[in-house]
Amino acid sequence: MIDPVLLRTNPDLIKRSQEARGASVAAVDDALAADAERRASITAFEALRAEQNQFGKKVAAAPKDEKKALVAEAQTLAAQVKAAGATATDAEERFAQVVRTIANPVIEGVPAGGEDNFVTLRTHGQPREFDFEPRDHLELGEMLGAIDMARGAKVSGARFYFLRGIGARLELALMNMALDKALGAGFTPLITPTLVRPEIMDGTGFLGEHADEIYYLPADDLYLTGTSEVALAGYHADEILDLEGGPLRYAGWSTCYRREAGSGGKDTRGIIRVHQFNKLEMFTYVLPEDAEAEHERLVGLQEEMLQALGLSYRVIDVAAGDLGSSAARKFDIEAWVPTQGAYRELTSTSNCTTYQARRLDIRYRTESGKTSPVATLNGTLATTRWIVAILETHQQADGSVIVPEALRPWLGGLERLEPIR
RNA sequence: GGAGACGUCGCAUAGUUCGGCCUAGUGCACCACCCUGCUAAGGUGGAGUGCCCUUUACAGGGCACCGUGGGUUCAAAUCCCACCGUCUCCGCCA
Repeated sequence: MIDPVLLRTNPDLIKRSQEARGASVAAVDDALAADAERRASITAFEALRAEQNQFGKKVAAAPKDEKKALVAEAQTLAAQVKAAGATATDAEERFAQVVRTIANPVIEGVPAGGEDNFVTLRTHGQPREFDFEPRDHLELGEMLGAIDMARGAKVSGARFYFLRGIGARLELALMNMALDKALGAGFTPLITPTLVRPEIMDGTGFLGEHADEIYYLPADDLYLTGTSEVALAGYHADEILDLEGGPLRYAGWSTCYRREAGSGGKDTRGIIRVHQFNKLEMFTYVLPEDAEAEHERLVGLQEEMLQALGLSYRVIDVAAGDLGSSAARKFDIEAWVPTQGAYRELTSTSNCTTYQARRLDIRYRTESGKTSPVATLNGTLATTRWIVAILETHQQADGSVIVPEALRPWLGGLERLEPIR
């Protein structure tokens, strides 16, 4: 949720942000009007309610024979209070409804526009040149006995798969490597629930534009999370945090579930885009003034991982229109996928500033003793998809794959993945 | 799945019988000050969260909050309903 005080004091800033995102500018004026109406109706209600409270004391203190007349009088007052209360509640709901459609104001410098308007901040490494015809990750995965799409489809349907043998080990190795990276950087590991209540899913901002991307279990009124970010953000919901000793940093491991509703026909081959995968996610609760520095820190850790794995990549500053409602800025790192001749997203890190924390009611105590929302950030440190770039980048002519040195400790020192057929 | 108990201001508790004297009492912990010659005790005061109004600010006033949401009533921590959570026992599964 946006800051209602900012809405009142600087609506133009929010309008500029909406404009950059290609979102509704009119919503800002609607929200302002709804806010004025809300406050007026609250004031009216509270005045009546105060009167009723006073009257109630009079009734309680009155002698028996006078009570009956006083009660009759109080009844008309009670009716007025009830009506005013209903008006106030309606006005609050209208305001809440409008205000939740407004996205987090983007940070200064975020490129305006849509998906294609990103800015490349830097690139690392060169796309690998091959002196043979490179195989794509699925062909390699099948030769290695690592990926089984056909049986995935038999058991669960399209976009499901089995990781088998070295494939299964590769994923676990990646997760463990990422976990150790996070531990070294002071993160606390968490294995999170993947089913969450509606208010948590809503609080993280995923029930808006992403609603049809999410698996829902009506019998239990629970949502399957598409990232452990949801549980990690909910972890401290309704709490006042002590950030005196620095940010709270968590590394969450979980399986992620996505319906991929809008992506029919896209990336249908292999494990690029699937309904279920694993991810190690970083999540930080930090003072708002430190959020941008923390964001750089997260993207730095991601780059260290990708570099250690010998991947070529670019870091992009995602354009405003492609941010999602909670993020004020987002850096994606895209690794080179040889057989696609393209950079594909392997990580994403978002600075949600105070937007998510405000919805989930996560605060800290300021020096003056007041409470104020914290900032939250998240970022990927490893996912199943990384296997795609690793296999394709390090493949050899015979179909074997050289294991990046940094990954070997988690594979018992294994240096090369050999085809089994 | 069945039966039952419980959920109160940081923690622990009182209050729910019988609705109004609860702007929720007490203890511990906490903060400030006072007193005291001794690693402590005593005294006084303060202290929760959200929102609304007035104000440049300091501050002041008001409303709401007793797990959550509804309901009854002039009036709800207290009565009724639903939900959530915790605990105990039984059953079932591993």
